[in-house]
Amino acid sequence: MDNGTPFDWTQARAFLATVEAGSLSQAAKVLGLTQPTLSRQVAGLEAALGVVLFERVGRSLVLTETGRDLLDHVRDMGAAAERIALAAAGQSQALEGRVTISASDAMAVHVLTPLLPALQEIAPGIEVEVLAANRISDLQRREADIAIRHLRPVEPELIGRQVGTWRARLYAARSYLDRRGRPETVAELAQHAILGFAPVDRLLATLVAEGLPVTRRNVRHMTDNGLVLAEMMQQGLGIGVAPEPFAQRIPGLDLVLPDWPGIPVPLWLVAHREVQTSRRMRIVVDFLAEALARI
Amino acid sequence: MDNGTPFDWTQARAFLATVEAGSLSQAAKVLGLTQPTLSRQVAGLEAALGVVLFERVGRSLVLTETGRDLLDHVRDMGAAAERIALAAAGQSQALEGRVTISASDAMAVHVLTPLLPALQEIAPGIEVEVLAANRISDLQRREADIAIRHLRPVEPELIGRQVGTWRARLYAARSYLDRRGRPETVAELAQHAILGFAPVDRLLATLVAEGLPVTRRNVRHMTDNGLVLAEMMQQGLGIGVAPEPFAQRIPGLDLVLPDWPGIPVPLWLVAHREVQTSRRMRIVVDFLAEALARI
DNA sequence: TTTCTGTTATGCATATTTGCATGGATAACG
DNA sequence: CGTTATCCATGCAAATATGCATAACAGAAA
Repeated sequence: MDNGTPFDWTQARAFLATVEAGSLSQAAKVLGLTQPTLSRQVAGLEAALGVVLFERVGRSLVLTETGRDLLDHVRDMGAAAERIALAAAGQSQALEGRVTISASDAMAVHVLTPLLPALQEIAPGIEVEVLAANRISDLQRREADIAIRHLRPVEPELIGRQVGTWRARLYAARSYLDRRGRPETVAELAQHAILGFAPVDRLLATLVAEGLPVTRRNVRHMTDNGLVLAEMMQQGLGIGVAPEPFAQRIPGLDLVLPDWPGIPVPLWLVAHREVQTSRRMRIVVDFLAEALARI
Repeated sequence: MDNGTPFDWTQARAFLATVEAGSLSQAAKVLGLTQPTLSRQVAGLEAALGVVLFERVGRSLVLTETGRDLLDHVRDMGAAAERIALAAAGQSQALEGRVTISASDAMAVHVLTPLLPALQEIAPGIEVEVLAANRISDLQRREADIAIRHLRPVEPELIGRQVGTWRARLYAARSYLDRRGRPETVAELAQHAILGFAPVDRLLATLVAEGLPVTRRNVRHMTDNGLVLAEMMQQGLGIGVAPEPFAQRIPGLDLVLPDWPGIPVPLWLVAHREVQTSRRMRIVVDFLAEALARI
């Protein structure tokens, strides 16, 4: 019913989480609550607003027309809440606290993690969470505070600084080269197995643009995971494209076609504009910038 | 501290209310909570975000720089919450529930309240709250659901329908007219005491535009309250300007200068676009529109 | 059909939050 | 300079919300 008292904002968050997660149970996991609690909070919101938000059909909930109408505004509320958290993170001048860094899996394993002891030394109060994901994390929604990427960020809210440029070159295991021969010219690559890093089409386009005579037929094995790619190379499944710093850390790989210049891979350190003002974030960003430039 | 868990939205509302009310104590009244609760919720938000929002200086709180930075986003959250309540009110198809109607004090006493029995008859489940205030209620923030005004609403979100035009004319108590004489021409008004309805300047401007020879010197008594104005007229303090339907309900008043045509006072019924879709609101609006047109 | 998985709703013991009462402190005022 | 009014913080009992366990149910798979 509609009494004078406005509704409980916690219930609005419960509603939003339920819609976004698709069910009360999953929303409960996201929010760190339990399904009965969410059930009651959503029911409470319905009572407070005097409307029916979900149709309880069978095993799951489906939004009613009314629920859909309200959803836009609830999303606005959620977006504002995210901005609050983001701005607060930027304002926080405490040196203790968590910093989440996202990077590709290979980057996380081969570069980021080895740097953590030194960071721990500099700032013992900072807890670091490493988010190893190849998809680009959403810094705006604060899935991560800082990201290591290979592209300049396009969003105006994100600040990026280029901290270096790596070169991706061709590598293969000795076992593969012994079996299939060691290519001496770029043209010979047409006869070789290329290990693909997803998305394959983009990889091929890049290689062709660099003058390598490879097509989709050269690609027998592919993956979206840099560590799997490394393992494929070690297993002698073909010739892979990898940035030098990665390849040097993988034992048993030989550089193929040393005269080929390779593909430049820019290295960007990206953070949301708001969080840049945080002392904690600054320390981590500065540390990473310096460390990555030295690699 | 900055742990992974996002903050409690209830705490954000506590913060917003505290800023808008100016103190924890007053915010508690607004939210229907107590000061200690607000105190702890705000402290909890500060802890959750890892920032200091208020400087506890002396007896009161002042926003810190950080607090001011976050405030914009918190206001956004609050605005979204208001839109949720508004849209929900519009979606509610229940015939039970509260409808808040705002009107000027005189309108509330002389027109609105006498209509309530008939409305009760038509829709027994509807609770009506009458907001008698001369300042224009903020329908966007849902201080009221429906407003009776004398102006067409300019905000595009508000829908208004003109339900009639009253004429405001000159009235005075017999005691006054016996003492000071009964003016027969407009020109004689210059020698009479005019009772002012605040803001006086606007009233005078209107009267002068209608050809009445009155200045600020004619106004000895003034008020911002229509009921007080009526009492002034009854006490014989001067000649007042009042809409016919009001004056007719006030005993002991005589119409002055019956030939003067009076000032047209348009009558508007205004509601927010969103709430117009509510069955409950529609019933009340339709009832009022018909009843007001008949007066 | 039966089983299994994933869903929401409800009873009950437990945690947490809230309100009341109080203390301490500050600014305004006579 | 004392008095008063107003404000915020904290201890403690009561009210409230939460989590656990469980029931009921629907759909997919065996």
